[in-house]
Amino acid sequence: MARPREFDTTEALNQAMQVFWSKGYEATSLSDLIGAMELSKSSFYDTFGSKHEVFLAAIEHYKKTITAQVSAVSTLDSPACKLIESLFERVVSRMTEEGGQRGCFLNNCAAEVALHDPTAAKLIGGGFAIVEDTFMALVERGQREGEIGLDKDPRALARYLTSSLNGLMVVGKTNPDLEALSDVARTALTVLD
Amino acid sequence: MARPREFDTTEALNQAMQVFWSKGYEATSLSDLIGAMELSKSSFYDTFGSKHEVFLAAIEHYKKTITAQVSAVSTLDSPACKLIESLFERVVSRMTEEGGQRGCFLNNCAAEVALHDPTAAKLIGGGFAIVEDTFMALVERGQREGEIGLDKDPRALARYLTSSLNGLMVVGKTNPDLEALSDVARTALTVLD
DNA sequence: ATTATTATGGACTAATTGGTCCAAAATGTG
DNA sequence: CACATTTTGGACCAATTAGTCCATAATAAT
Repeated sequence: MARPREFDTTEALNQAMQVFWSKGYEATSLSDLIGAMELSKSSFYDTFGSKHEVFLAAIEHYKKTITAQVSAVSTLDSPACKLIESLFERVVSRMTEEGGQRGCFLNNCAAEVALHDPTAAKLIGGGFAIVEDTFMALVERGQREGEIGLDKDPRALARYLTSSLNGLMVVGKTNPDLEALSDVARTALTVLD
Repeated sequence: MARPREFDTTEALNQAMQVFWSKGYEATSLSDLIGAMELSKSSFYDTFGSKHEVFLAAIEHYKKTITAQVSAVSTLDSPACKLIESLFERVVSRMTEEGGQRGCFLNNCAAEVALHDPTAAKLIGGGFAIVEDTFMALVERGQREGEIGLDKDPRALARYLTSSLNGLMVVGKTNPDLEALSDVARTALTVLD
């Protein structure tokens, strides 16, 4: 009753995540899922339990991917401000490119399910915390290296940057305009000066 | 086949909006809607056509309410910066109060349906534009009255403020913490100095 | 009171939902 | 080859979905 030995659970979760990301939780049907994950209905329920459990697992999977990405960025030894800047730039360019309007998976999930799904809400909040912590580490590094004033509160700044990045992706969903989003990013980053 | 003479269409749309706001589009069923709107299924379809049409109408209704609110604020003759500030404060306190985690209706809609519902996306974008225009008018007033430096681009600032406000509401959904959101708001508003 | 209009309950679709179950097929393993 | 373990397709389920339709009921106008 278990999955076949060569079956890649991680890849299946990745596919599930993609579907949830594109269609949202409610709009994703079981057939969508088993289609994308390439397994039978029986195996689906056997391995993952239920649609909701796969959803939660997909959120966790997303968190793993951003953790990886984000730690890759922050280990670079460019100046901290440059790294923060390039993070914003990356988001702007992704949002404005063809078909890049899915935004942030956590963000979408927060909007759709947070209010009625406390379990998911907790996972999502944890995801935001990862981003926030990364920003905070970068800010502190920037302070140590003299780029960012010591008068600034790193935690507050990190919270602000996390929020800003999310705002960018929300407005980008309905108005993926390079100039508009660049305005937002540029202005947002002035607080670092 | 039309609605009864005393029937309040606006109020019905308001109720529909509340349901969509709380549950999201997909998770809202027809019975939810006719329950909240207090009309029969037949009248529902007769008057409004379909679930989707009511959804679009609900978005329009929301835009009307924010237009009203926002124009009420900006006609006050307090200093422009104070008005912007109090707008952010209001959002922070709403997000942190018991049961205030619904966030912004447009924001939620953008996240859930924008990608697959271009019609809705356009309406939502229009809603963001209302907010943006209000902010821009306030910024320009602030510049005229000498509170805000003339070196700043009002459009860019307005875009930024709109985005910031949305970011605030996204992260507030999973972490409705007064201190955290105040950090965000306070930091965001430093760009006005 | 009669008539015309308007609204409603509820029966009715057809499709889809998430989920269960099992007999058959595929896959090791000895 | 035989045996046990896995995996699967697909039948099946009950509930729910959005949406249609009509005969009845309420209302308004004359």
